[in-house]
Amino acid sequence: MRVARRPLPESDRNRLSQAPLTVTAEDVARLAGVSAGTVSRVVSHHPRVAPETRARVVAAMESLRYLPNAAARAMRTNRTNTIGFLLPDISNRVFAEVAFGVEQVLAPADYLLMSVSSNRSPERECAFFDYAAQRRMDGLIVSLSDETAPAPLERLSRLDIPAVILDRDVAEGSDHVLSEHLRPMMMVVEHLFAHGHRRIGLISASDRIRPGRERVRAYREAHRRAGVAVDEALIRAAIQSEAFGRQSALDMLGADSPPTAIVAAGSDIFPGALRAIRTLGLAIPGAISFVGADDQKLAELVGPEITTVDRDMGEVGRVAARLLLERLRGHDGPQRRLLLPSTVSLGRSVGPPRSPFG
Amino acid sequence: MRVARRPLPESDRNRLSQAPLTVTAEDVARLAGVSAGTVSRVVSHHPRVAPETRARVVAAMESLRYLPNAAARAMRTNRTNTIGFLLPDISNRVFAEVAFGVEQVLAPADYLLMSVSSNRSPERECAFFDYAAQRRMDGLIVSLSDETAPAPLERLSRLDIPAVILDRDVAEGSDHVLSEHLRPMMMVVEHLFAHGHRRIGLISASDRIRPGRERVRAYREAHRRAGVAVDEALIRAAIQSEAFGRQSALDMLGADSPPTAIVAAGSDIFPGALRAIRTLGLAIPGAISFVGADDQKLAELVGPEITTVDRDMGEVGRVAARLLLERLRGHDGPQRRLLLPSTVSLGRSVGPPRSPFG
DNA sequence: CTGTTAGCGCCTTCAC
DNA sequence: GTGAAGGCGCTAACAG
Repeated sequence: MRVARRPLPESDRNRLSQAPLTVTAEDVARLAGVSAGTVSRVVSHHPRVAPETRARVVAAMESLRYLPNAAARAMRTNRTNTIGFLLPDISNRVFAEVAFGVEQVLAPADYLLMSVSSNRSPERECAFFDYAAQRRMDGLIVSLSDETAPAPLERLSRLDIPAVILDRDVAEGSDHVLSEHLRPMMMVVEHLFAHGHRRIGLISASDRIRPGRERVRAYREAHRRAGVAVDEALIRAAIQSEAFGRQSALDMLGADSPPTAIVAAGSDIFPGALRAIRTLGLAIPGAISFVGADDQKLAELVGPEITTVDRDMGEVGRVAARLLLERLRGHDGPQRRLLLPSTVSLGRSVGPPRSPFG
Repeated sequence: MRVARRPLPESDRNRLSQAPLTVTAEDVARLAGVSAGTVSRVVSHHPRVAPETRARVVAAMESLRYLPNAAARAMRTNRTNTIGFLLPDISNRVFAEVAFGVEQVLAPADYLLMSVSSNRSPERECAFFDYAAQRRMDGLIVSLSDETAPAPLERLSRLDIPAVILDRDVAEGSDHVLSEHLRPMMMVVEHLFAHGHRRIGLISASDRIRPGRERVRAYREAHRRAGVAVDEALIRAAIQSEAFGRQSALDMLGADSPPTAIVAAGSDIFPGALRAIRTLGLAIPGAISFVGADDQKLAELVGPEITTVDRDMGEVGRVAARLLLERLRGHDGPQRRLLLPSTVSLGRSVGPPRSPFG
């Protein structure tokens, strides 16, 4: 039945102009005088289509503004061209930069990135993994908020979707992208030692995530090597939030023997601690030496420029996206673990020690 | 055929344990001894299901870890429970906060938010609208990067998906959420006049988007009312980027008769201009008075605290999401335009005028 | 209250 | 190189 080389019968015309809200491959086929199967072949860039046919179909698609229905396609192919990115907090610049890097790699490969914020809730992480399964996402990039919460990991592991895990030490077969924390944090502590500091406050995430754990470890190791005893009151490792950073700094600086330097090791903790120092009216580095982390932009704008531990979060995203793309393209090797470097960038926020209230 | 009340035959058991990678409603139905239709009714919370049946189905779903296939569902219902959020730049905190507000409202209503960054490219905006159409997104929240680009608007208008447009003056039938710019900017300029400034530099977005246009308008109007002539060299309205903010500030401050105050009216322009001032080593407000915008957090951390025009971006997101939800629930009234207030929050960054290099 | 039926729009053999 | 047919998993309409 090839009626369509002739002009459309009146009835069809009307149907078309009444309800083209959803143009189907069938509609395109009719207009081009081919079958829906051929339209599908053109859309999917199937090689064995006559150039002349292809041209006619393309013209019909354009004149009808045909857009293939993603749901129908997903149902047939079990692929959605969608990658999910689970991140703890969408309003944190660090993750936004990762997302940006991921998109740089994924967009040209014609994948759409779907960023979802868990707000650091394991329940929401579980819900995200269920969504990913229901929606048949093709791949995932995952930043978990707590390595010790078993539920999200269990959900993820039975998901059968390739995933890349960011900066977490978890027993998961997925590929991993890790940031370096030990070396730069040791450098920072040694740098402070070199300036004569012996009472250094450390505020960081808890040991439930890799960055927190590694940073505390580096802090202790640097003390051990320097033969300086660790005062446990100077380590506050718990929540990655501005409020925690602020309160911890206030507590430390208000104690009987306050630190002469503070390391605020986290992108939220950094502004929190900085705010505390401002509140107390302490001059940096006159009254207190200060080192931040993970927000180079903030560090450069604040007066004086703050010494920080920094990493290229865009690169983290790009590397993660590349690993994922390889899997999607069929790479089937063993688990990979990539370690990306961090840098210490010197500002003017470290000076000789002096008791904040001396 | 109700074979399933009996234990599954060996062959079925094997099939189940071999390939339950994708459990279907049929599998659940078999285990629960009902039909797939009933499973569907349970999943969709259809009221007329016997409690006892429902319980059996729920048990089967859980034991099989059944998750309905979103694509199949979307194909039947033409709904996806997905809302798209098009934003110019994902690594900009302002939009991240909007996204956060949107999610606060949408998540409880069981919609998933899909945030996609256009990187301020009209082409990518068009591509997003096509994606939205293909994926049958239920609703959109849209922040366009250029009101004068016709293509994205045209694509959007033929989309037949309810949308809420953020802070743009475009002839589109959609609902709008607008921020107040005129009044707060006039207040800022008058505030600077009151301190004795007569040469005030303004750096803002171009008149191709509402915030830029309104802010320039307010600047001129304030001058007119005060009877102060506008020096066109002191208005730089073009790109919403840190680089533009920085360069504009450097240019102005390096000119023969530099301004005595600068208003950096944009969340990217603000840090850019601030960086320029730091580079030149100018004291705020000693050598130059300074007013920022849209990034209260940065304003508070920088020393000294910066006076800013600010707005509650989370509220923008929440309001937009609520308008959209109402449409999704069938509200069919005329277009709505909501104007949300902005505030001027005083810092210590404005003082008496003094030539920067005097 | 529940089973049956008939597609949603597309892709993919299988013929021709 | 292209048409025809079947079915992906689900829901809605219709019987019963």
